[in-house]
Amino acid sequence: MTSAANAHQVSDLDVASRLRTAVTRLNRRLRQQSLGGISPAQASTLAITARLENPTLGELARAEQIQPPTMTRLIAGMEEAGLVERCADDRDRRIVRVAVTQKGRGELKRIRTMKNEYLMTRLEAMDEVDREAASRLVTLLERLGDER
Amino acid sequence: MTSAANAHQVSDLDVASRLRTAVTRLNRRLRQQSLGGISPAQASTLAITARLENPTLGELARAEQIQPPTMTRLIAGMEEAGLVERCADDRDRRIVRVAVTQKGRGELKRIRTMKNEYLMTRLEAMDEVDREAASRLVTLLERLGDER
DNA sequence: CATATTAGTTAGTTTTGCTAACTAATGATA
DNA sequence: TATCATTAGTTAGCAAAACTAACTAATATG
Repeated sequence: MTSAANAHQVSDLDVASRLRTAVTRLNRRLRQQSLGGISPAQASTLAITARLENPTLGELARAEQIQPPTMTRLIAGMEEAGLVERCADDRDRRIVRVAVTQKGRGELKRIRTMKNEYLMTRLEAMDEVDREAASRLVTLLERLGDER
Repeated sequence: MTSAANAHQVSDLDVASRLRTAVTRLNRRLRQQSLGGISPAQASTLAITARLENPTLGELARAEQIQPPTMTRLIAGMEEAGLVERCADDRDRRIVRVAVTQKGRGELKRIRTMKNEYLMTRLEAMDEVDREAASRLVTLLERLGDER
């Protein structure tokens, strides 16, 4: 391999490694954002619950990529906090459906800005080119994380 | 506010929101990768310790963006596992320097592939995304997490 | 009808983060 | 130089968020 080719070559391992590190650190940052009584996992689950409209517990677990027991406990805490309600399914009595309460909807609205504050600030500070790139970055990350 | 400026703000919020969600999920995915006895935080700390060469505990905490007490405990566990050693600093006796042991170096080599397997596979499958473009996007992600 | 599968829960553990409060060492200054 | 402030790291205690293993209850299948 010529040195020119070598210099230009970006190895997958290299990109993967940096990507992993960057995701880990940014995730730490984002989790530190205080949401006034609502934990990061709760906030995330609340949002996906609202978007899916009466999802089952299993659907929520799959969507959030966590195991069912973890979702059970998460929902238990959220129900206790009055953010969501468990409802029985008519057809299949094994199934637990989750609905966002009025209070949950209010909280959802309240925290939306807070959750995204850190990233918003940084995006706003960027020029047009970087924002464009950020949009492509999101698409890439979504594909990498959502696949199977 | 002009409608153009308004459109921008909406778009930033949208990108921010999707980015946050994508990072959270991808992070969960990456943490699930089994590393045979070494936890994700340990793996990450081991790598940065090797790269910085005899960093102080505080330097490690800053690099990993966690608080000093968390790093103290992490290093304690890693020392117990024989991956690193604490050494005193000659000049300043408050300072604890951390060195990777022979075993730590071996483990580092062993897990490098495993850590990045998930992302590697997916990046390789995306042949329409060229490596340099991906690399630039990762740089942007690094900026989003490391700034300030 | 018996058995297998599926949905969710319970229980217990681990990892990883935090803050508050502490010790020990160093630096600055009156 | 004695005192006070700052810095580095630790200890203790807490909480969130994830896991697996083992369970119950309901449904589907052969």
